[in-house]
Amino acid sequence: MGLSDRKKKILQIVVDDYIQTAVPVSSKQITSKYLTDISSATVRSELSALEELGYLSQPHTSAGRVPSSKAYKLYVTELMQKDKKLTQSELDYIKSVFLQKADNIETVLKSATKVISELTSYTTLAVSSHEASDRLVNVKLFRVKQDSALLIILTDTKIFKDNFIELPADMTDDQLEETNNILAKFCQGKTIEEFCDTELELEDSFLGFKHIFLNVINALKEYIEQSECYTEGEDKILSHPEYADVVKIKEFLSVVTDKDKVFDLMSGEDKELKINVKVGSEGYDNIPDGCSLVSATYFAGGTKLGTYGVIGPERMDYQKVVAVIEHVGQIIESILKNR
Amino acid sequence: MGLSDRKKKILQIVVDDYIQTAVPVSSKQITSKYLTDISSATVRSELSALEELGYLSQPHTSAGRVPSSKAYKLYVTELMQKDKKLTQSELDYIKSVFLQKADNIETVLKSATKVISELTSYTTLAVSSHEASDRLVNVKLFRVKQDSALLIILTDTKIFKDNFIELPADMTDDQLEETNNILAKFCQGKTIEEFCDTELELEDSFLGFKHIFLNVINALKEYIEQSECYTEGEDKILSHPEYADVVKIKEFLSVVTDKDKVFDLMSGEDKELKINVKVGSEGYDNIPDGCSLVSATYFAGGTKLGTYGVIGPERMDYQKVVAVIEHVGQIIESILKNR
DNA sequence: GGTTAGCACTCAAAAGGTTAAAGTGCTAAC
DNA sequence: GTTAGCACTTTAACCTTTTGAGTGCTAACC
Repeated sequence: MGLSDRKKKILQIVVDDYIQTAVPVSSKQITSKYLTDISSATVRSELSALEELGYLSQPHTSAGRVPSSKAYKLYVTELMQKDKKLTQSELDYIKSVFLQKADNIETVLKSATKVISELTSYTTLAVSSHEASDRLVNVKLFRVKQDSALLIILTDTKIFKDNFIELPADMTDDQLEETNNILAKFCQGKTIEEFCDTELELEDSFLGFKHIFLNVINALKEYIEQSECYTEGEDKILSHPEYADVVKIKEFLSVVTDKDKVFDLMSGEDKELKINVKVGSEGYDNIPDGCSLVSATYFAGGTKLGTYGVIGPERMDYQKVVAVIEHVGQIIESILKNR
Repeated sequence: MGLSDRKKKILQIVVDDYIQTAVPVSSKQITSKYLTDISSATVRSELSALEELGYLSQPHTSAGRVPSSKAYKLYVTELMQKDKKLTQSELDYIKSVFLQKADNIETVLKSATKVISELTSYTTLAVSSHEASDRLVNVKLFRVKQDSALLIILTDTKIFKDNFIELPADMTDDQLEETNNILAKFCQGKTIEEFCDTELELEDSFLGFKHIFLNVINALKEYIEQSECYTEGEDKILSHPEYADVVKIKEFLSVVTDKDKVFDLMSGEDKELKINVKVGSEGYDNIPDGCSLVSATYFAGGTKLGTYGVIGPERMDYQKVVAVIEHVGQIIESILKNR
């Protein structure tokens, strides 16, 4: 069911114009601004056909046409210009932010969220995932009080997490060091999953400390389940005319300000570095009604770092959003490679 | 300029009623619901006098009275019933949350923010402060790669922070251990401020590592400046009728979703455990127009843990908010004391 | 057969007008 | 000092009219 070239062109014009203006697009608009060589009556019959096919709709009989979800989907995959370039000042801005702040993965995630939100003018979400397949670099206990230690988990992407573990009150520093040596040997080159599955064999003299190792494993399991969640620009949605209604704002904010819901939203199946676009809420029950989500998962050296997403009205500047997310992804990857 | 008892009573009724209903209070309302023994005409003249004194105003001539900021201020300090008790289920809820999650200070802060927001139905903000007067328990470097180490800072309130420090490539493990011993000795019982001011005397053989110590001090100074910021229930504001207007919502959200602004808001001068109420935006230029902020700073063993605040419309249920904040503060303190 | 001018038709948004209800302030009497 | 009574004010709700934008259809045109 291929659309004729002219239909595609007209559909693209309608979507482009509507994304920019938020005003239903009329046949006259199209002929005066874009297609000056054909008459509005011709366009009108094409629009009517596109409506028949489900790509457009009218808010009311005497209004212009508005794209449907189906139109946005086609727009994203086929119609829109995909190699949109960011301006030099935007590129410079991105670079400057990441040069400054790249100390640890959390900072990078936070900065990325902020940068994306700033440049796109949409709410930006991110979750940092801790995967069972993350490779461990070291696991170490660090005594705090006589009977408790801080657990440090280091993975190859330098993400790490902290947790308190109880120690037997009579454990000596030497014994703790020995424990750390055993932990270091155990985790050598293993993924978290592999570490947790390892049957640990302790010397008899160490059996009394077995529960420490079990606690470490528990902490690792907990670590996998946890994920940090970052949000920026929750207020950005208000600049868009479709959110003039308090009820809609409420619906949007109740999702975006709830970390659990954000996590649900972002924990898609996307295993590729490719950009994922979900238009409209149909089929995706987590996305607020009438919203779209553009997301990407960033990797460094095979390890999943986290997922980013821009969420906004269906009438979203997909070109810009895709360009920004793509570029930030490249920058992050190059930063993490060089360290 | 003492108000007569009757004026106070009437003012209290107006504020109470308006907080509950958000509808301008009329003289008839007052006489039929609260003061059945006097006539509405009498109340009317009192209301008129209260308006003259700046405690009340009218949205328009044929409307009831609405409290002014001045009225809310008086209400908070004098008029409102202060020993409002939480219900048993509310108390149980608070207890259950904190029993479950008290692993580290960040978790406690997050839970507290959530609990307060949930129980009050207002947006809740919190910042965890790192004070120069925090007492150090230990400072330790933990090698990650040959040339970089993770810095762990432990203070007596168990808050801690992490940061990477560069090591000379040829530094041995023994030298690192020695460095840690020196750090441990140096920080013994000192506050962060004292630690940073200490003139460190190194043995000749260790002078080559002096920059490590300087970096640690820098990290500590950075640590003091940093502060985490938690927000919950940004969407709660939308339930209140005064926020039916998108412009007002925008103003509110632009403050509440901006971590820098939240920090400004919360970094008041409050050194006491007392509850601080800022009514209306006049004089406090960070608070969004027409908002009030009820905040408290929590301490544990003399160390400032962080500041909490509930922000919402001037027409806020101060009784409830104060009661919740007070109670959560007590719970946190008792938790942190028993560990 | 596609394209176009012309025109009747539809609908929403804006503007204007009317009414009803709520609440006050004032006055005169108690 | 308190109260009943009444005139006055103002908003909110409702209805009506007008205006303008945009379409769909038809008949003519190439």
